[in-house]
Amino acid sequence: MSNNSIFIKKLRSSGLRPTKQRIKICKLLFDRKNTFHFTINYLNNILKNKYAEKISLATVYNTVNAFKKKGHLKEILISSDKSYYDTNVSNHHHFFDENKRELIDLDDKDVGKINIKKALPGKKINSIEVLVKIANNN
Amino acid sequence: MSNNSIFIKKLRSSGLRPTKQRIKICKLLFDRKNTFHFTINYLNNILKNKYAEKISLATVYNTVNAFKKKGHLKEILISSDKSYYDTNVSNHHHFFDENKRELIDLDDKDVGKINIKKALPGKKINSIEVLVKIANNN
DNA sequence: ATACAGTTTATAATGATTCTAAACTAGTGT
DNA sequence: ACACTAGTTTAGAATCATTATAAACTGTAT
Ligand SMILES: [Mn+2]
Ligand SMILES: [Mn+2]
Ligand SMILES: [Zn+2]
Ligand SMILES: [Zn+2]
Repeated sequence: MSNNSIFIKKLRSSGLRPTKQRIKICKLLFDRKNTFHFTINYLNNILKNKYAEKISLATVYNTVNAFKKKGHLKEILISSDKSYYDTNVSNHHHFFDENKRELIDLDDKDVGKINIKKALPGKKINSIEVLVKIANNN
Repeated sequence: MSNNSIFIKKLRSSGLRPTKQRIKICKLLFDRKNTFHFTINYLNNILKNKYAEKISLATVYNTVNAFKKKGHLKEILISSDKSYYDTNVSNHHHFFDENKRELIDLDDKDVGKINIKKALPGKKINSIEVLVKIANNN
């Protein structure tokens, strides 16, 4: 595919060699219009179904951790027993649907400006994230 | 101690037998003015230092899980590798100090009103929580 | 006191994640 | 083209927070 070159550039500019495993994972994660939220296990299953040549689970972990470190993925904390990752690395907020157990992005405009009125001496704010838990009406 | 009777009532009214292990843990967790944020390991260490008779680690886990289920403790999702618990079970917000790796409560007044402008059909909002990550200046 | 469900405990099992170390590969230079 | 090296992949082992097991113990009702 011609669009591989985009991912090769992305990898190179992050100081990561464009291996065939990483390019496949890039296509799966980043070749889409909307935010993708996933767990390692979910990603690994998609890779297994999509490609004949298997990618080692260790490589999936290595790659996700490398992408996180390079700022291409973000870890989202919603469950204590499994890590969730997000292809949207911007500062943004989430709905968490407690019935479907799935994340939905919220724009800054969906939440409005958040004004933290308390400050601690010698400390600066690194990020502000809102988690809105939703569930079925009935 | 005379104030044990408060915790015995608290336990009984939750359908939990007031064992000596649970009463000790109650005193440690709930006999204080301010919110207490902790991990299992931290709680376990305090118990070890405070009391001669040891409480099994399994009992610490069992008790914290029981208190969480009964609504006396709340789990706070901060880190994917360890669970944090909070004696403040109300809907409230947090600073997370990334240097000290410690939680600090934020009042509603410290954060201001949060107005979620997006709604999903058939879904209601259960909770809104803000996590503000802070770190040392410079 | 007896009985029984609930609880504690030491220990084993689980499972997500990380580590290890050997085989493999991309990039560089010759 | 060939060789060299640092980076990468891989299967499997190790780690570690947490949960399960099952036997001993305890709170409480009768
Ligand atoms: Mn991680
Ligand atoms: Mn838990
Ligand atoms: Zn997102
Ligand atoms: Zn709190």
